Amino acid sequence: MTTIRDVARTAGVSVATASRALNGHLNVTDGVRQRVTDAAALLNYIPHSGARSLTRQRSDAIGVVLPDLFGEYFSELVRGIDKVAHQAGLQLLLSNMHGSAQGTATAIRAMRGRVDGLLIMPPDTDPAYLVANLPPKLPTVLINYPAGSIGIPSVAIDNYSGARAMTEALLASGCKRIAHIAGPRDNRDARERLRGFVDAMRQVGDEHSPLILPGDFTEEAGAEAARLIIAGNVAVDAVFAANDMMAVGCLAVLRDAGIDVPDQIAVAGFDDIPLARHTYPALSTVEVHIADMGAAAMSLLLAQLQGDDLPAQNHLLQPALMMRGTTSIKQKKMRRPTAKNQREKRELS
Amino acid sequence: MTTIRDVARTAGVSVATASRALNGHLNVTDGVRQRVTDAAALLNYIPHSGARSLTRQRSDAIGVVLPDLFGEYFSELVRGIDKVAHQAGLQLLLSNMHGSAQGTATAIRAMRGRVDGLLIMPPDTDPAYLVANLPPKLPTVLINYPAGSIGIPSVAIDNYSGARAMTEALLASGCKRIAHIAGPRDNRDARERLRGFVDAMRQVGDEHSPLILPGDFTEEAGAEAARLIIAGNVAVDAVFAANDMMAVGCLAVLRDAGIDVPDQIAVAGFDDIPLARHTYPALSTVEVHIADMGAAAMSLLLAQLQGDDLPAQNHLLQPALMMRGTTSIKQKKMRRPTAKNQREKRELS
DNA sequence: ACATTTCTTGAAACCGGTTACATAGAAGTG
DNA sequence: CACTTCTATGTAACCGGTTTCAAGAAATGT
Repeated sequence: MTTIRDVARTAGVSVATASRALNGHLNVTDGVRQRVTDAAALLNYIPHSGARSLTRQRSDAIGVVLPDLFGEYFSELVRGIDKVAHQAGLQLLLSNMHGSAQGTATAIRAMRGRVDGLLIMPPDTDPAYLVANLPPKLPTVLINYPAGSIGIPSVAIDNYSGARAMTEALLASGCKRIAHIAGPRDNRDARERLRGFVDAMRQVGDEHSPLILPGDFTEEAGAEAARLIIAGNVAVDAVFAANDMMAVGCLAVLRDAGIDVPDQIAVAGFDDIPLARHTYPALSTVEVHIADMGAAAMSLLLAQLQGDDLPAQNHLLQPALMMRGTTSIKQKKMRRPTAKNQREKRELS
Repeated sequence: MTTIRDVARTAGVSVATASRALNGHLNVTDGVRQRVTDAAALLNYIPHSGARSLTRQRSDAIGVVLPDLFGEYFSELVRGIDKVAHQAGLQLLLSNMHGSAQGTATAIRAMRGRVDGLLIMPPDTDPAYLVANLPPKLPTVLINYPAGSIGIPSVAIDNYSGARAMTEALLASGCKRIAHIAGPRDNRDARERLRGFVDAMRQVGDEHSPLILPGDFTEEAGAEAARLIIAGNVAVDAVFAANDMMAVGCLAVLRDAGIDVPDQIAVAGFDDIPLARHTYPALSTVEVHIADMGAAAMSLLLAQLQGDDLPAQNHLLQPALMMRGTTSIKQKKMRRPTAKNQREKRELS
């Protein structure tokens, strides 16, 4: 592999001059610069980024640490991150922590010296452990973590508001007995969505305690919940699943059982996965802009890198309701462009 | 940021000893090792990977250069790559070339010194340009590129065989006039699929030239093709789309027009995206294991890294037919476990 | 007891770049 | 023409690790 010394020797100059010529410094004669660039091209010289990042105290790369690389959520998130990172000329270093807190620590350690900043979507564990393993001086933004407490800026979807808004929309469309298919108990998003649902139900002061069915975000869990409802002959006129996959599973079973959706039972999900538009009827859901969240996190990190010592804010992105065929049609498509939401969106662009 | 010299000083030893103690060399006293690890823990020492990769001539990371980061294809691919990479203790460095050949070059250059090997999914351009920009000594595997010619190992889906098999299955189920919705002309996969379709049609010696409709892999293109068929009143008893999204778009329009699928017109796609199981009727398609392809590519790269100087083979992964509701039910699910296919799969594990 | 081998440790070189400082020659000034 | 200022280039130090080599200490053999 050719080094800058090879280039310098071939061009008949010192390494210092070669370095300056290649990096476009002004204090180098045109003739010399030409010789150096020619030599570099001839030898197919590519600078060694590791060595480079050692002297300049930066690597022009940022690390992204995710709990998993599965499915569309991840894909969208990375897409949003990449869009902003690419504009800023930054490379992306991806790492999978494979769920465990232990994995998070090793993944983060592996980033030291490779990246200028960190984007972390931590698993649902002890914040103290996370902070302990964070490189002290490395700019960091947390994704989807309620981290106001631990003094690190973060970006998250407002799951609570989204779930609450959907529940209120179902109530407004005339539903009385709404069942919620919950997500995994150890999942932050799921807990927040549940909380939003419960609070909305409390609001209307239903004498019944809100009906909550267990789930784990899988299609099968949604199907199982639907079977429970049918078999138990539970009086329910709407099902609000904590994510779209469960809603899809639920919808299929209800339909197969001959239950009319939305007239007998309305169905709603959360996430607005691409599939949601293609079920029959099309699934009403809460639209979350994952890519926007990634972009927002990256923008926040960029600001930190540029030295803005911004406070450890927690940016909450507002989701929007997408009312489609599985809920009755009082309103076709209802958005909630609150002033705050609008401002948020503008900041991203 | 604390360095190994800080650790050495705190532990009262030289940097050499500190390095040895931390890297688990045997020739260091237990007492000294303890002092060093204690000091490292106390100072929250994390080694600088850049400096590390400079002396050891490796970085324990591999670069993945992709044409885009959009959607599920990418996500699945990275998942497969990560699975194998993680087992081997390797980091993943992702880069988006943003479609252009120019972008490919810069992305690849940025990898120099950061990675021990390269996984590239090149855009559909001149192979010579690609080779010219490849670091000479860096182990590389190409993904989805017919690169037997340019002396670099590669892994690809056998789009030709898959398309041919599906077309033959449609013919076998009694369809006579099959229309193909083609993908973008500048897309390799699309061209191969078209070729498979055409060859299969030639085989049966139809007097008509095979009916080919233009498309661009989008849902709307599929819908447009369906409208064309309906409006033109074309005598067609099957539509084979070059990917699932077009098949989905086509299916929706046909169904809305009151055409019975599969009895009047059968529909088939390619890819087996998750959505395919959820359309109504469920979409028959060609199942490609993207994740497996990523894993295979990574395995091939690992072999290269371990010094096996394997020949520049082109591994072809065989897809399988998934016959569902949108084709008539002569056979429910037909696999083609050829001897070659079986061997291929075993090699991956 | 002394010679020889083995083991632990430290000093210094090195990986491949960048940059502070020194220097020599060119250009500018009175 | 002698003096200063400026500019292009080279020398060497440095970034933060790893590793070779040498040396001293400890263990072993005779």
